Amino acid sequence: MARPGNPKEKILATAARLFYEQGYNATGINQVLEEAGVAKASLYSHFGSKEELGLAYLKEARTAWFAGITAMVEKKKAPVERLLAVFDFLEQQLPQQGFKGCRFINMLAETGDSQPEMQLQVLEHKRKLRKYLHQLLIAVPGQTAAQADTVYLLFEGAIVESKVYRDLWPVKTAKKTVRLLIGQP
Amino acid sequence: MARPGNPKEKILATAARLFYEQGYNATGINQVLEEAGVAKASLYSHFGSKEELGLAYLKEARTAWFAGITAMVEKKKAPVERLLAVFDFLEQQLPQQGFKGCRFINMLAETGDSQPEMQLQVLEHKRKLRKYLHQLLIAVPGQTAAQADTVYLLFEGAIVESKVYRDLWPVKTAKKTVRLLIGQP
DNA sequence: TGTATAATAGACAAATTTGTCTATTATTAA
DNA sequence: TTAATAATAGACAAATTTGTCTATTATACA
Repeated sequence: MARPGNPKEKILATAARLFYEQGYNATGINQVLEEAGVAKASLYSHFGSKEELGLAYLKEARTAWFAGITAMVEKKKAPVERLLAVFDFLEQQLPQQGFKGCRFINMLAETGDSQPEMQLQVLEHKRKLRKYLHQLLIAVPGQTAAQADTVYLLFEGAIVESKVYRDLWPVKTAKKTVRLLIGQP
Repeated sequence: MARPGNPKEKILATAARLFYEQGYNATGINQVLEEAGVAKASLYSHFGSKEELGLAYLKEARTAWFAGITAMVEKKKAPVERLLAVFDFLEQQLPQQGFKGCRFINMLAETGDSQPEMQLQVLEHKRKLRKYLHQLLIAVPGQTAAQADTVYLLFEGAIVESKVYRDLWPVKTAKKTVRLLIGQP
């Protein structure tokens, strides 16, 4: 069960996988430790508590997620193509077995008002995404900020619904609508 | 702690409240029983297991939710107003303290592939909603089914994001976009 | 080499989880 | 009234939860 990397990395990587696959509340510390092949004391010395581990998971997930989407966007040069590439990113994610939707939305559904730091992490992730989409939109000649939030809502709807239906149609529909909105044939 | 109704109703009503407020996994059977003021054996004789109770919760939630949204829609006569009224329904829900987004999306985030019946309940709810919005749209003179899924995605995005931001702006934006899509001034 | 640090295994605690079972008390219907 | 049914309280089980603590072994550094 030993995995590459030092104990801290092994714990975080295993927790990230299990929190996403099974959910945060449905995943016990013991399973994380067992699958990571790491001692319990290592977890508590590095993270302090399960909640701190959950927060570290969200922080790392944000970094990784934006790295992925920007990599997809930066393949394109034309502003229109760059904007539309965000949906290609979703299209690429979905067919992967074990797709479970957005890590942040999932965490928000599990953690109530008793874990405000979790909620804040989710909010910050979504704010950053909203801002990013806004920037991609206004870089398109002739486009203003007017439709930015619509693009954002379509993107979010596409993530959530592609999970519900386990199908790409929401992503394709959202992309088509955005193309239409910005007057692209 | 006793509540009106027979034990079965009391259990379901209390479970519905707690599952929504705290989440399904975060809510223990014992808390439900305590707050419902009902004996444990009553729960197991009426529902059989926690999962069955969860399924009963989703089924009742679907009925109640559609009763609420159709009541809002049926206040209006003009097809355009009827379509837009679905966003008024969301606007009405959100300011209620304790708004936690969509019960079905939340449950989907908590239950993995190990509970396929839960996932099916969610899927059926969303399929019904998608169909309903489709009908409301094509009832508008000059509208075809072409934009139906876009309306659906905007609606879903509005629910999820109004929870994230704890604000009505996603609902207002979605409504405005739909009005624009159907060429309404 | 010697020493501080890191990591390990695993026992342990205290609480909580779902679910079962028994024995008693209400309620309802014939 | 009698008898079947429904509901109750609560003990109990077996597993699991997060977190702590001890004692031992590796590792890294001076």
